[in-house]
Amino acid sequence: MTPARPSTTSHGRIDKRQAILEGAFRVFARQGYAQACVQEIANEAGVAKPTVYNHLTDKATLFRHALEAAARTVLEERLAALGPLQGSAEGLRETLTSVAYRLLQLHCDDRSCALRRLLYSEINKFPDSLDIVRQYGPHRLNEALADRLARLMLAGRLPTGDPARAAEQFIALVVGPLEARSEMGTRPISGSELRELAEAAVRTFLLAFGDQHV
Amino acid sequence: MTPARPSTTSHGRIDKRQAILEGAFRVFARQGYAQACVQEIANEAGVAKPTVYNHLTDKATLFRHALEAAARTVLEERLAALGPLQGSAEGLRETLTSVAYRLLQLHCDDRSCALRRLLYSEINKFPDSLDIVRQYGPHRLNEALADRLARLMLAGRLPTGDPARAAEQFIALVVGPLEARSEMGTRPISGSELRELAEAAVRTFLLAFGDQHV
DNA sequence: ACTAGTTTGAACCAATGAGTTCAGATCGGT
DNA sequence: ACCGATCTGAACTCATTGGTTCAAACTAGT
Repeated sequence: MTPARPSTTSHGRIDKRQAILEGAFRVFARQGYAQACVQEIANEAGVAKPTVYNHLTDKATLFRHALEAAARTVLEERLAALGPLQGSAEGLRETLTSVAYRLLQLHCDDRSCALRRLLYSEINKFPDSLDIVRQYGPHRLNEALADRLARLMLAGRLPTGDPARAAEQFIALVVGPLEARSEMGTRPISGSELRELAEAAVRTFLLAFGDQHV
Repeated sequence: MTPARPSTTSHGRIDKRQAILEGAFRVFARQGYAQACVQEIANEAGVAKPTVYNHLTDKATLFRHALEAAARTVLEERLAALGPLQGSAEGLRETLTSVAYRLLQLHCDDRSCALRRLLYSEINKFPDSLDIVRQYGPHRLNEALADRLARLMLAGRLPTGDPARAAEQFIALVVGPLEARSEMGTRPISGSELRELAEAAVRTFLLAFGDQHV
């Protein structure tokens, strides 16, 4: 589980770089880019200020790398959430519902909310954050889900159709209502409410894309 | 069309206050709260710095008021977009599609994107922006649309069901896919792509909520 | 033309924070 | 125990910026 770019030399205690990136993300998440001061990031990471500048030259590059690391793990979690669609022996509705529920959980997660906020807010000041979005953004989740749906269609468990479109609308049905209800991610949503949202999303998805109508 | 709170006295050229709020919103939209400096806002509004402080005491209250004004007009536009659902004599599918298309257009609008970004980014630093979200947020659009759908159900043009849920999922189907495709509002979406998104959204909405299945 | 309120420009103050410097502490490997 | 590299803490520089002050200019109504 080595980090993408190891510490400048092979030794130097437990990799400070990782601690810095994580602390930076937490502080940026709380304060936003401009409001976050490097000293506070250093404190949060349990490190001195020059050490921060030693590992990451700029505040800007610090931001970029912290963002990228967070985006990667968030995407990985979301992709993992699609797992049950792999070898789904049980009922399709149940599998879809559990996947939807897991996606909703992840969408509510602090890390995920903070990342979304940061990307939204600083995308103007950091045009190259767009690369992060393109590499680890929702687009990737769409594709992965489309793959799964295509397999289901081929296996005859779902009527044939455009899997990309189905994936796109499935995700929209799942997270769209949450976005509106959670008031910018500030209102905590109970587990039972999430469950109910997931079931509702799967219900209309299957009404439109499933073969059990009539 | 008098502003919510008129200038401190009845005279004083054309209301500077309005110009300040609009300029402030433009600058905040470009730079974010912390990065925006009051001098630049003053320049953008064609006004001297002390005048800004004369009308709006703080940078913070300046921000709040600029945000609230923008949120109000954005919500009004969106509510107006539901107009065609009022006395829809023509085909339901066509009406829904045109409404969806209009909503997508508005969602792509610069003002709308900037407002979303600002709310997302500064909601932590300005907890009372939540009042703005609650008063002028997506929740209001949901309610208005639920009203229209309820009328359509009563008129027998749509099968009876939960209008709130239908409204929630309709909006999710419309704007959700856009959100993913537009890469945080940075990629411009062509009119034909919007049209196609609107038609797809209405198609699955009617498959799930309409009475023409079978 | 006079007056009262508003706007302007510019200078000013104080605070904040990015980024650097440096001498001394600390640690890993030998 | 020693060495070379890293980490630390504190102080420092310098630019930015929020907010204020003030005298001069302007504007409207009488």
